[in-house]
Amino acid sequence: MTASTAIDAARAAQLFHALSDETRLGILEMLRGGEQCVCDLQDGMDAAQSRLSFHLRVLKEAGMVTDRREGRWSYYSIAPESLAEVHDLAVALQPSKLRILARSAGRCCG
Amino acid sequence: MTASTAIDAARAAQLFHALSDETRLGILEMLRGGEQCVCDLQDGMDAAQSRLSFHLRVLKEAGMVTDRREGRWSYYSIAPESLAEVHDLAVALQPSKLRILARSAGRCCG
DNA sequence: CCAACACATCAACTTTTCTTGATCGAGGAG
DNA sequence: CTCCTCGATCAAGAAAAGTTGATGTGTTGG
Repeated sequence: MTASTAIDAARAAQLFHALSDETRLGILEMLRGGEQCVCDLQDGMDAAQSRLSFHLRVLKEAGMVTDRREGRWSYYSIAPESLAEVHDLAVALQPSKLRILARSAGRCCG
Repeated sequence: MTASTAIDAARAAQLFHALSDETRLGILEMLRGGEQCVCDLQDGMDAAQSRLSFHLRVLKEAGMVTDRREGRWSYYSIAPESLAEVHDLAVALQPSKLRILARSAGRCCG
């Protein structure tokens, strides 16, 4: 109960924390191009393997990415629901309820 | 340049970091009800004065709140542009590229 | 002027987060 | 089987973030 007015603060904090690091934002940026194996991420960002593994874990624990094993490679991809969650939180944070409707519900642009 | 594709990672990280703490989310939640002095916040959340001051500083440095001095009280309120920024970031993060253009370029509702 | 108040700031400490290098385990290639 | 690669995990340390109590600063009231 009370879940609709008061945001689930713990979950929100977890999601925002996952997004609060440049390396992780970079990973997500790369993953927007589609599924990637760790070695590609390692190459794309200039990051040591264990460092990448660490950040991938944070993202995974926040439910922002999923991984898939294939042979000796691990492929990571974005978990879109989590980004939808972030979007919902961003909308819920807006101060004036009027403006919330204005931008998120508006299909003024067709 | 390159500002539209690659998000400004440092700024994004700063904003998300400001949102990554339950105390700060609680403060923002309270401020959604309008301007509040520190003593009200202190009362509303169960937080020591210096703790609150610390978190207010983080929020202020991220540009998410503004303060106003009146007599011996400090009143804090939300800086709506920052929340719009967060919203834009949340939109920009969505995997589907079509949605990115939807808000940040559009002044359709103006 | 002096005391009380609202709040910022500081210093010391605890906790969490991040980084790095080493090790381990699972797969595939020879 | 043996060696090599991909990547997770661990241990140790560095750095950042958060907490607490004390002190400082401006304001108001007596």
